[in-house]
Order: sequence, then structure tokens, then C-alpha cells
Amino acid sequence: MNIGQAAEHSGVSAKMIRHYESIGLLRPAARSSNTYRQYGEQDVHELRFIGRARSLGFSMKEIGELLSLWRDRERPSGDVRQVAARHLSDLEGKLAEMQAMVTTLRKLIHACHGDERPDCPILEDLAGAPARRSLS
Amino acid sequence: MNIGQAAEHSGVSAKMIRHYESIGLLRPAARSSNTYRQYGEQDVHELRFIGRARSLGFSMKEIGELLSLWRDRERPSGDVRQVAARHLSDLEGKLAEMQAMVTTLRKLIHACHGDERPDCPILEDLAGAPARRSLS
DNA sequence: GTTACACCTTCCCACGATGGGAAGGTCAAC
DNA sequence: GTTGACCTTCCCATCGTGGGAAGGTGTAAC
Repeated sequence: MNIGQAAEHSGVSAKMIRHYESIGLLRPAARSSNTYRQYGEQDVHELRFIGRARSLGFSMKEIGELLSLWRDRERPSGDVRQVAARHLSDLEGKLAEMQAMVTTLRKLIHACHGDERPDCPILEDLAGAPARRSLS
Repeated sequence: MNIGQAAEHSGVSAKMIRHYESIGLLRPAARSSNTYRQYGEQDVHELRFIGRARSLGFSMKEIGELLSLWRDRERPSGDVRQVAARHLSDLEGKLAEMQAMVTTLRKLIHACHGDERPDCPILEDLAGAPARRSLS
């Protein structure tokens, strides 16, 4: 199967498949005589794996680790868990950061009457509140 | 005051100050005879404004809008509010996405015993579950 | 003075993940 | 044999930030 089919079956764009190969995430695909990349069921399976891992926010580097763990039938599940746990705590950190932003923004937007008058607590906050503003 | 001082007083790195100028977010700084950029209190004020807006996750483009609204004493607060509200809803979307990831990851990690045995629900999920896996 | 050091300047490159698009080769069907 | 859909590689853009080179400047100590 050519790259277009592989893309269609895996949900990963042809562009990205080539990219993943170029950064060493995937082993170089076999080529047919016309230099077209050739893919089989197992390749599509790997591509789907990558797609799902991406949808959980894993980085390319982490996916590389997960892929090699996946390929190794003897891996200790603890190794996998460790990769996932590290990623989870990254995510939780970012999540908390974003939640703080959202909370602050909601307050500011709520406080702004949002009409044609010029006074605006949003700008006042950005312009002035000392250091870690709005956490109050 | 030179760029280093401005950076120190504003919390925005010198590198970033130059960058903001180069993309037109800031007006070109005055130069002293030695070609060094010169900054005053108002500039530091603007830099802090930018830093605070960044810490609320506003994009450079949005910050440009906010800055020009801030500079205009007659702006309707509704304009500001609209920029903030759009950003908030972007954030809320990403937040929900990340929350879904976190929820799924927590479940998977919880299900993985994480020892030396090779069987691992995390990899099984990535490898197999149909389409929108793990939302169950 | 001159040497050393801290600062400034511009310019280019890198990240991470993705996409756009050009320029060119290949294959199928009609 | 031409058209159109596919494939190839290569470069560029995004967004915000930082690293670092190569070179100019300012200041302070010797």
C-alpha cells in the first residue's frame, strides 16, 4: 500500500508519516521500484499507535520511547507506566496553569461592563496590579 | 535606561524586548548616540503589560490589540472585553481537551500495575482500542 | 593606556508539530 | 499519449523563546 492509503487507514497524514520517518520515529519504509514508500498492516498499526499517543498529548520523544517499549514484548510494564506518569504530571502542571488563567480571565471579564464606556478592569489589571495580580 | 535595565525592571528578557520591537508590537525604541536602545518608565510599563498579558496566555496578536486599546483612552470597554472573551473561550476549549487527556491517562496509569511484568493496559490502549478509545 | 569585563548591536539557528506549496517523477485510465 | 491523481524531495511558515556568534562600546582597575 502507498503512503496515501496508509494515511487514510491510519488517520495520520502522508506529510506526517514522512516526517516521522525523517526524525527516526519510524523505521524507513520499504520502497517499491518506483521509489514509492510501501506500507503493510503492521505499519498502519504503528501509525495508529502514534496517532492515539498524540491525541493523549505525548511528545514525539515520548512516543519514540513508547513505541520501542511496545515493540519489546518483554518490557516491564513499570517502564511504560513511568513514561506515562511523567507525561501526566507535565499535563497536570499545564492544566493547573491554564485553570488559573481561566479563573482570572473569567473574573476580569465578569467585572468589565463591556459597553462603550472606556473604563475597563481588564486593562487596569494588565496595566497595573502588582506582581502576581488577580490571584486574590 | 539601557535594554538590560528595562529587562530587569519589567521581567521581560532583553531578547524578547528586541523581538517584540521587531514584530511591531512595540514602537522602535529611541537610540542613544552609541546605538543603544533607550527606555523610560512608560516603556517599562508597557513591557510589564505585555508580560502580564502573556502570563494570561494572550497571543502576540491579541496583545497587540490590547496594547493599542490600552493606548487609546477613549476605547469602548466592550472592545477589550471581546478580545478577552475570545481568548477565554479558546482557553476553555484547550482546557477541556487537556482535562480529557488527563482523565484518560489517570485511568490507564491506575490500571497498569507498573512492575516487571510485561502486560500493560497503557500500551494495549494505545495499540488497540477502537477510534475514540478510553472515553468509556 | 591598556586590559579585562560587562554590556550592547545584528544576524542566524534551534525547538515541536504541523501544514503549504513548488518542481518534478510515475501510474492509471481513457 | 494526454490527463489527473498520486508519489518524490526540498524549502518555508507558524508561535514564542532562547542560544550563540561576531563585533562594537563603556567602564573600571591596574
